[in-house]
Amino acid sequence: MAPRALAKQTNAEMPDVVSDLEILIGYNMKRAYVAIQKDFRAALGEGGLSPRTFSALSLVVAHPNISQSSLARLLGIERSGLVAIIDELERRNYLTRSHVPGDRRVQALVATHEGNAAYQATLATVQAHEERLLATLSATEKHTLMQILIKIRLTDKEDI
Amino acid sequence: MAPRALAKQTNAEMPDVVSDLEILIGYNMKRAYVAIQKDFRAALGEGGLSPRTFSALSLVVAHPNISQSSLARLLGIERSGLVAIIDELERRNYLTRSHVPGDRRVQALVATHEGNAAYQATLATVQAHEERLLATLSATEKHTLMQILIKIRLTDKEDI
DNA sequence: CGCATATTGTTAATCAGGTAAACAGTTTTG
DNA sequence: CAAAACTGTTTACCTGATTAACAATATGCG
Repeated sequence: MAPRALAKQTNAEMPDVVSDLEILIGYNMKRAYVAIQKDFRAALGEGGLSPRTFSALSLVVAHPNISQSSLARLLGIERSGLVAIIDELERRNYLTRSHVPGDRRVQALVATHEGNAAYQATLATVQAHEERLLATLSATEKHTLMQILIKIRLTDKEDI
Repeated sequence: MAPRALAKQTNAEMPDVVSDLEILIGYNMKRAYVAIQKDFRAALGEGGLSPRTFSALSLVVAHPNISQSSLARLLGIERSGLVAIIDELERRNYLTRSHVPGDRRVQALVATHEGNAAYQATLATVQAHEERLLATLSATEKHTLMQILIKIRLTDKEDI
C-alpha cells in the first residue's frame, strides 16, 4: 500500500475514502450542525438573533414568568451563562425582568409585546430556513431524524 | 390562557410542551451533539484527545504526507486554526512536519509509529463510546441517521 | 426562635474552538 | 521578470461556555 502522493492543488484531491471519520456519527453530526447553524445565521441576517438567544426567547414566550434558573436548566446551560443572553433580550426590549411578590431573589421573565411580535416573525423565518435547507429530506426522514435526535439527547441524564 | 405560575422548585416543572424549539431540527441537533461530545470526552478521559484533535489525526493517518492546507480544507476549518492542533499532535510525538523536496512552502504531515498506535487505540475507544451511547438505536436507525447527516452536510457548499 | 443550608442572580476569570487579517517565504503565471 | 497566488504562521479577536466566588434572600430543622 503505497503512501498517497502530496496533492499540490486543492481541487486535485477528491479521495474516495476520507478516513474512519466517515463512519462516526459524532463527527458527521457536528458537521451537519455547523451547516445548519451557518444557514440559520444567514437567514436571520446581520442584526438577527443568534441561535441561543432565539432559543431563550422561545422558552420565555412559552413559559411566562419563568425564572432565570429554570430557564438555564431548560436550555442545558449554567445560570451564569444566561445572564448575558437575558441582558441582550432586555436591551432589545423583548422581555422584562420583574420582581415577584413572594420571593425577592427571583426575577420573573416576561416577553414584552414587542418581544412576542419579534419572536413570531423570527420563528417564521427560522422555520422557512429549515424547510428550505432540508428540502431534500422527505417528511418521513425529518420525522425519523427528530425521533433519533431526541433519543440521543436523552442519553444525557442532565437533559430536560 | 392563564400564564403559568412561577415554579419555585426545579423538580416541580415538567411541562408537557417546552416550546416551539421542540420541533426545530437545528435545536435538537445541537442538544444531541452536545450529548455525544460530552460522552466522547468522558470516554477518552483526562489526557485524551479532543474531538477535533482526534479528527485531525485520523485524516493524517488516512492521508500520509497531506499538507496543512489540504487538511484544514478536509476538516472545514481555517489554516490558521489548524496550527495549534498540529502543534499538539507534534508535541505528543504523534506526527511529524517534514519538508518535501519539490516545494519549500509545504510541510508534509506523517503520523509516527507512536501516533498510529495511539490512533488505533483511540479509534477503538471512540467506536466503543458510540456503540454504548447509541445502543438504543437499531442498525437501521444508525444507517438512516448517517445518510441524513451526510445529506445535511452537503447542503453546505463548502463541505468537502 | 436562631442558625445552618440552599437558592437566585450576578461578576470575574478562564477556557475551547474558531475566524480574519497580516506577514515572510516561496511558487506559479501572464 | 513582475504580478498573482499559495503555505504556514502569528496576532488579535469573537462566541459560547464553565467554574468559583459573592451578596441577598429563603428554607429547614433542632
